[in-house]
Amino acid sequence: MSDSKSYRFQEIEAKWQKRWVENQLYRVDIQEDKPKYYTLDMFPYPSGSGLHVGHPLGYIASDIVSRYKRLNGFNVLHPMGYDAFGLPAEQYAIQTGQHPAVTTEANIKRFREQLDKMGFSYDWNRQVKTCDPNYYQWTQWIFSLFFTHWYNKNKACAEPIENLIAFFESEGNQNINAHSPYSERFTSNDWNAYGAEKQMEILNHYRLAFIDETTVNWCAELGTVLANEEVVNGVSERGGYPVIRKKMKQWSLRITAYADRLLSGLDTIDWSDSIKEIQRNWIGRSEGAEIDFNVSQTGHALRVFTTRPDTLFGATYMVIAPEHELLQDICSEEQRGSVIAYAEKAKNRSEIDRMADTSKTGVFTGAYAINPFTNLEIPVWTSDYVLASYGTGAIMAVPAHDERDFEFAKTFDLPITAVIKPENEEITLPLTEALSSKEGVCFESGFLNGLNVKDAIVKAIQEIENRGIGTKKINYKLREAGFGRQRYWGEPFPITYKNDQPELVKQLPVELPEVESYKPTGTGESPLAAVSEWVNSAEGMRETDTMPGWAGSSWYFLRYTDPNNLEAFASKEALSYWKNVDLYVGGSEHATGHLLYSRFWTKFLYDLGYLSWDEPFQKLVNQGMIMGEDGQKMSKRWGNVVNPDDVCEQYGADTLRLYEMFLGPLEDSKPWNTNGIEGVSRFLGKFWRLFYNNEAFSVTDEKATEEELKILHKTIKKITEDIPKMSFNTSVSAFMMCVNDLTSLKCHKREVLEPLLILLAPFAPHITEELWEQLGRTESIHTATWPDYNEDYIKENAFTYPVSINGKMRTQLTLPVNMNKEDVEKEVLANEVVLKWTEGKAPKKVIVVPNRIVNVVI
RNA sequence: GCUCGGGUGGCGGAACUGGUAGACGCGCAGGACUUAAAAUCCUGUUCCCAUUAGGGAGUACGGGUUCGAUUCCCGUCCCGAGCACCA
Repeated sequence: MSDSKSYRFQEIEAKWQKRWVENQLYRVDIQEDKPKYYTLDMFPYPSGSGLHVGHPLGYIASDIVSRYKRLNGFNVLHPMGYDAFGLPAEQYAIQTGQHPAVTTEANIKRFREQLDKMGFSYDWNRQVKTCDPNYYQWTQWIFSLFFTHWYNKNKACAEPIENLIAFFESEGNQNINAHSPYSERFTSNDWNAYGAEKQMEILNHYRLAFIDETTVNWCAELGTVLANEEVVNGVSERGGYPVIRKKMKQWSLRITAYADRLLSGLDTIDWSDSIKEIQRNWIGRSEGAEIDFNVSQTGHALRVFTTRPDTLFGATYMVIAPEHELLQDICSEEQRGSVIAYAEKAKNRSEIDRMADTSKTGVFTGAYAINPFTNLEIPVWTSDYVLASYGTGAIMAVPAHDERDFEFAKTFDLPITAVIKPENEEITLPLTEALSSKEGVCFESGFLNGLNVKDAIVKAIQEIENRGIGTKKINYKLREAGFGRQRYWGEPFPITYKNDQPELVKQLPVELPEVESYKPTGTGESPLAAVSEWVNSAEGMRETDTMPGWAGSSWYFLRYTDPNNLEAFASKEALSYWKNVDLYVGGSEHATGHLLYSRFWTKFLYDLGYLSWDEPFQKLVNQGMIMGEDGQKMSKRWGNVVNPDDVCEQYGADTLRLYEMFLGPLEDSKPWNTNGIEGVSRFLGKFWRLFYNNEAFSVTDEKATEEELKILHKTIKKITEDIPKMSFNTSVSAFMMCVNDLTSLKCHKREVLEPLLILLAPFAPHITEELWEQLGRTESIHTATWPDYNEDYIKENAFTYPVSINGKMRTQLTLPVNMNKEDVEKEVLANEVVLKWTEGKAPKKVIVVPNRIVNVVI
């Protein structure tokens, strides 16, 4: 807008966007003689509504870093693509009958047009689309690897299933330390005597991709199961539909094998504390013990998990989950009726209900177990406050030292025995609340008496192990990752079934067939099940589930290194040159989904020797949200969406880029303010006028003054320090100050302006390229060399001291920088303002911090 | 409830390792140029008192350490994010 006579941003931006494509300026290839840098944006899901100004925030930031790194001699990989499989396109297909591939392609086209207008330095030759068979055949291939590997805990590494089979043939499973829920023991003779079917069934419990009858989050409205992180507060993340728990045959990935490494790896990567914390909580590691309690007169033992074996003397009852497999076996005849009724009720209780209502319900099973430390009989109850899916599905209840147990004991009038008290303090009985603190000492606890909690835990576990009634145990909240969706628009599994046993399809890709209807069947089968000629293929009967949305995004960063490779997911050369992502920019909402799964897949591929690193994203930055002008989230619903196309049209891409960066720190959420953009727009106009006086190019070859060089070099220093910190808002102010100063000095000198152009080039690539050309440069500014700053130009020879009286600034005094403390003090005390305050009296104290401050205490 | 962030003018936000609080921009007020407008430029702008000079208060609130605290420590309140019967 500003000075449109001369700075015609629309012309300039279109001209350079076209020329950069023609010259393939952003194309990158392996250059062994140059250091690499890999900058990545979270690739978008191409939705029907296009981009709003919030989306490019992170893209602009990573583009600035990419350009900065290039100017500093790095070979920068900075790709973009599309996470193109997923529910919205399919929901749209159901409504309109249009093929998801068609609408997805149209959306991609629109996204691309929007992205192109903002002047990003993506190498579009490397674009990936997860719904492209050339891409998803490798997603299927990686799945095949999961299927054909197991996890060797001794080596903390995935290994081929053939190794495991060989082991079973020679030794059975007695000495194998695999990550597997399979608890039965067999010898080599047993194994060799098993039929092929039985063998396959056993192997299924060891494979890292396995099929199993599991409890899933079933969303009837969406007609599919959902992963744990796709369910929020008991309803589906997409659409907010109710989700119930249902048993279903289901593909899963054995992510729990990697729980420990996913946890410890967090210490080696540069991510925000909040994201690391979210992942730590999600993995949920807790140390404790598993202990067996014998159930009187049944011959059964109940195994519990506890983190507080030190409180075992206070375990006055037990609770097992309503879904616990021994429930029916241990319950007494008198209680059977009410136990079954309760279990049935609990089963049908929805997740929302369960979460909304935390009051305690339950039923006595009629069974008694023996507390192994007190040898007392304690009642066994069943209640839904004990989760079947965590630990062993059974607990020893210590009401005195656990809030939930306390509440339950109060509700059903069960005994409460305190065994831990705060050190050097007495407690009053009966307790009015649970003492759940991990501080304190044991009492009434036999051999544990007098020990503090920490030592008592160690000693209790020792005793438990000595008596052979349990072991030390580490438990995780992390569940296996459900990997099947009963939907159309996803990767088909490379799986067929023979006698109900899954087999791999060798010929990839297994392509998605055409279907009549995209509607979920509602029976729990995907729309693919209706395509009988596809299901009953020559290769066998196909799996009709498809993979979840996160399958393709779990490894896309690897494909960018070599996107068109037909022989491999990426070549060894490409992977060993580009390695992992140096800087990953994206939203924090993927903390427990994409970011965790990508780490998991990377570690797995590392185990198999395909990668030489085991963390995909070395540094992660989460950009904040840009809100609407009304402070609400930007969405169609509120009618507050600002479209980047419109901003580019009105102010230009360079202004948009600068303004988004100027808005505030990258990580913060902040509202869009249309007025604010004028300031940045004016700045670029002012910048332009350093080069142009109306239509006349007015740059001179005059020698720069000391003052001008000082301004320039201060700016070089500031920008060079800010970009690696990603402090772009302060960079933009530094540019503004620099341009204001140069304007006041009427400086139009090439010696100053040329380096300044390079500094601004990562932020505003078009205007700088245009002016660079006007300066007579024939090579692109984006291939120039970043300027160094010279301390000599920045050095001051005088410093203006703020002079404080009792810590409050009263006057200023300019003195030479090399003046010693004593002389500074003398000068200050002779100052008339200071004399006024001291009233002739000697000050109590004078603090002189050279070239900082003077404080006079009176 | 627990964990992690955060609270600075009318607004977005700056402030190195404890050293001039409010940079830069928006907005607002006044002015210059112009027949007029746009564009551009200049001046002022934390609040209160004062014509000025100047003074007082001030970084959510209350205390503390220090010559000096937005910054460090303790307590309280509020906002945001995450977790939420995980034994």
